[in-house]
Amino acid sequence: MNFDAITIRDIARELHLSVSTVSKALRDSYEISEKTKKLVMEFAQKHNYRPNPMAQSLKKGHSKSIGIVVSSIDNQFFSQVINGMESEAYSQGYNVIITQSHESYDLEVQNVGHLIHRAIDGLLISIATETADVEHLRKLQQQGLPIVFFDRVSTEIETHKVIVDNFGGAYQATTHLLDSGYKNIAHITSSVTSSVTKQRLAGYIDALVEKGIEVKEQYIKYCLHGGLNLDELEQAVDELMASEPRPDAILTASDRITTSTMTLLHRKNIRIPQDVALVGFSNTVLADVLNPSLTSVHQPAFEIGRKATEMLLSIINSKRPITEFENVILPTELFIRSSSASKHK
Amino acid sequence: MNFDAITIRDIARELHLSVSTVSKALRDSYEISEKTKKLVMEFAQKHNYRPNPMAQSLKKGHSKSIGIVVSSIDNQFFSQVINGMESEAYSQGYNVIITQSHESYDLEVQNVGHLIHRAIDGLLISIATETADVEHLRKLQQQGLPIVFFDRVSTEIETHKVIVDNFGGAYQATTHLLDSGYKNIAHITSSVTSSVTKQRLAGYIDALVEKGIEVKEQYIKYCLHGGLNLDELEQAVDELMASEPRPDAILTASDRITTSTMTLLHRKNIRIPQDVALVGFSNTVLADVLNPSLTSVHQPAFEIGRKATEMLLSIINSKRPITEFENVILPTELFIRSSSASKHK
DNA sequence: AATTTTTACGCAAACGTTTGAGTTGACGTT
DNA sequence: AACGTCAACTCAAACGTTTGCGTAAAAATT
Repeated sequence: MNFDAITIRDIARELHLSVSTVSKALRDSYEISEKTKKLVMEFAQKHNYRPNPMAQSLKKGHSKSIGIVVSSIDNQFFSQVINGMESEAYSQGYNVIITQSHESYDLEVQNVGHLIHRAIDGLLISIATETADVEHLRKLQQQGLPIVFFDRVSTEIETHKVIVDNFGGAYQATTHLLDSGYKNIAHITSSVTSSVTKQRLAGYIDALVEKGIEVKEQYIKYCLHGGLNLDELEQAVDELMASEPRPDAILTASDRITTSTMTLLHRKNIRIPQDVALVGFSNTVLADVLNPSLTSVHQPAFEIGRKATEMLLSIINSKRPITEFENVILPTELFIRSSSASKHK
Repeated sequence: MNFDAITIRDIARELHLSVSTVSKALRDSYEISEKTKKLVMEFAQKHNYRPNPMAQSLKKGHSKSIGIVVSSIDNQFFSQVINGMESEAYSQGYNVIITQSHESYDLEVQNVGHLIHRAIDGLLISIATETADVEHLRKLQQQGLPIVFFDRVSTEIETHKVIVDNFGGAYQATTHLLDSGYKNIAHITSSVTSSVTKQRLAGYIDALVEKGIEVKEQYIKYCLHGGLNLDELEQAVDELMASEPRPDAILTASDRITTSTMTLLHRKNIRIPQDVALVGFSNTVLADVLNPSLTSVHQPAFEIGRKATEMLLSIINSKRPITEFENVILPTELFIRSSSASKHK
């Protein structure tokens, strides 16, 4: 499909110039006289000339597009992140190709392969909860593909990373629950292997320890599929509700887990916060109008995406190989609402 | 950036064959002996050969990618639609390039231009609420770019279209409100020019007329920016709440408008459904756990995306130009919840 | 006037494929 | 033995750019 079929050749023919002259004129080369440049530029303008991106890519060896891998686009947190990525990439003349891993290791590997095949200039990835082995990514990095991790990062690969203060967010949320009079606080989180899980778990534990509360193993539930699988999550909730003493609060560690847990509690007629309080990491814009309104740890999703993209493009555009890598940590924000209403009075 | 720098040339050199033989062998041409094919295939496999997509695109004149324009990715309805698109495109070896119009005409034009520049093979678009003039799209279509509309379609351009039964959805929702005892039903919708708006408005009006209820102009509020602009929406809500007689129910016509209206009513301490009932088009997975749970008109978003993509790819892959265009209308589903609880008893 | 320098442009190869048009040698046909 | 047929390759052009190098003519320097 060639629309506006006008090429550099056509211009050359019309203007009785050589292709190279036209090319150079368009790129404002010093080799070309002002007069000719003007002639060419105006002709190009008038005929709405656009260089063929495929030819340019082929010649220049880059595609001006970057790949994104997230678990699911249909998730407030990730769609906001992508929004930020798209915004930054776009403003720098790049476009983004999005793929979803649906938290599956196999899909992740497949997607990354597909993206590479598509000749992306760089990769933005939040690794799937299922993913434990990151060899596929390391290999690519060694071959020279710029990679920036966001959200779920790998400690085994050195590169720029953008995360939020997961520890702080969980710590703050847990402390808030404790201050509100809750004593038996459970934690539902994703896969054990995930960096995010570890950090949030540490924040949860630290807050408890600091207040002299015992950390109970049976209060900590892992969901390998990050709550995508509702059965998995339901089992976790059921087990929690059956444990002795029954938890009076739950801290949920991801957007999907938070909203799904809320839905499950509703279905089971477990009242929030009377039977069990709920605080969760979530970026839903509906937190205010949920029943009850949801106390949430909010992440600067747009900024995560924007920043990660900015960093990736800086690697891509860098002349020399990067050796110093940055680890950006953005703050979370705790929005206190009714789902964690104080137990006192 | 060239990873796995292995090209068809390298294979040819190693195997003492010509480039064309290798190329043909890889494409399983009848001109090549089985023995050679096997040799080449195995070598390619072993060295993880991947044809350079840019070279292929340049040569073949297509890019195996399709462009998508939605108002905002950060919207449950659209992210679900995109999910469906990505799924279908991916399974046919295409990838998608997503852009957002943020309901702005200018951005839409700019994005479409950018996509064309990127040499997409086809376009999936839901036009912005602001867009009244579709000349930019018609021109592209005339130049041979396959286009499929979804959600917000243009009546002025003939091509495949995928929409839902907007009339039926609105009719059903309005009838449900009437049956529940509500008499003064207002309607907040998007831009007047939009196809979706017109159809939903018609469904709303028909339901009223059928029950012999007067249609009041002041009960119908348009939001040019589709609720993206909160001030605009707030004004609409304020005006409705100030009108005489005050509406006892509102039908909202898009995901964004629905959720934002709910948020606004909360802020203004207007009780749902006691003060005013609310029924809205929405695809949020949180409808069940909202306060109150939200009666919603749900659209088969994933299927819309999947179907639209399937149709676009069929145009792209069609040998002959298409002259007969399909207009797929998918059903909506009304989920009755508490925000429209019956007034009786 | 002979020379070097500068200016402004053209030539041609290259990026990695695809593809129609040759080319070769082996074989079968008369 | 001379011919045509066929299988299995190779050649070379093409897709639309970019870019290093070459080269005229003009300008500047002797």
